[in-house]
Amino acid sequence: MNSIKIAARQPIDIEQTLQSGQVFRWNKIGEWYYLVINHNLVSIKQESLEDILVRSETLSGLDLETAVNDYFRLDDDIEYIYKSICTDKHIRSAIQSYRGLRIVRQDPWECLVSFICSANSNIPRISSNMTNLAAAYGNKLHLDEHSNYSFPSPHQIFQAGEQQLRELKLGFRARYVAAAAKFVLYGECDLDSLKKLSYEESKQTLTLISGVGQKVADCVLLFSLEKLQACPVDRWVRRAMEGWYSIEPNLSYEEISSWAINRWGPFTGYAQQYLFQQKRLEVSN
DNA sequence: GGTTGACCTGCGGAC
DNA sequence: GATTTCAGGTCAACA
Repeated sequence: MNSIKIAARQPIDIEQTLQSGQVFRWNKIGEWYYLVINHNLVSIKQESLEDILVRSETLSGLDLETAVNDYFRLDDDIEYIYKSICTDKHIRSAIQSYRGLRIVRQDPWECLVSFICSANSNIPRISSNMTNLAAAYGNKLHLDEHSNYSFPSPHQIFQAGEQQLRELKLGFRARYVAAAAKFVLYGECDLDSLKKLSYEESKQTLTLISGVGQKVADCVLLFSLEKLQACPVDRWVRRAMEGWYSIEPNLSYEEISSWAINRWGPFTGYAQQYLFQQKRLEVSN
C-alpha cells in the first residue's frame, strides 16, 4: 500500500467535485473516496480544503501524485479562475458555497460513454449503467479489501455489441454506445488527439458520432479534452440562465452557450459548473 | 431551418 | 397502493 499526502496550495473539495455530475463511477467508504484513475484504483481522503491523502497499490510516489494532480486539474490556478469568472453576485455566491469544486480531467472514452448514457436519464441511473458496463467487461482492480473495475476499452464494448448493452439496461442508448465504440475503433479518430484541435473542430468531430449532440459533446470537451471554454447547457444551466440572467426561455442551445462564452471567456466551463451546482442543489434543499 | 414525438427504465411525487 | 411523470438529450420526420 502506497500512501502520500498532496498539498494543493489552493482549494480542492473532493466531495463537491465528485458530486457535481462530472464523474459517475466512484464510491465513498467511511472518509475515503474510491475511484479509478488510469486503470488504477485509488482512494482519497480530504484532510483540509487544500490537502488530501491518497492511497494506491499500483501507483506510488511521483506517479501517484501526478495521476491525482492531473485528474483533479490541480495545475489550474483556481484563484485566478475565480477572479476571472466572478462577474456578478450569482457566480460570487456559487463560488462561496462550493469553493474547491474542480473541473476534472478524466479519460475521454469513459467520459464519452457516460454522457451518451446521460440522455433522458438521471445521475443514479447513469452511475448504475457505468458500473454495470465496468463490471461486465472491465478488469478487476483491488485496493485493500475493496475492489472496482477498469472501464472497458472501445474494443471490449464493440465486441459486446448492442444487444448485450441493452441487457445492461442502457435502453435506446445501447445503439449509440455501440456506434461510439465503432467510431473510435475504426474511425481513425484517437480521442486524445482532439485535445490538439480547436474547440470548434473537436466539437464538430465528436458530433459525427451517432448519439452525440451539442450537449454531450460539450461535456466530453470540458471534462476530458481540455476545452475549459465549453459550456454544456442542460436543464439546470438553462434554468440558472433564465432565472439569474434573464435569458429568454426560447433561446436555442447555441445561443445560450455562445452568450455564456462571450460573457465568461476561456473559463466559461468553470462558471457553468458552479452555476449548475448552485441551481441543482438550491432546488433539492 | 425550427418543431415534435419516440426512445428504455426506474423512482420520487401526485392522485 | 397503482398510475403517471420526469429525468443533466438526440435523432428522424415533418411542416
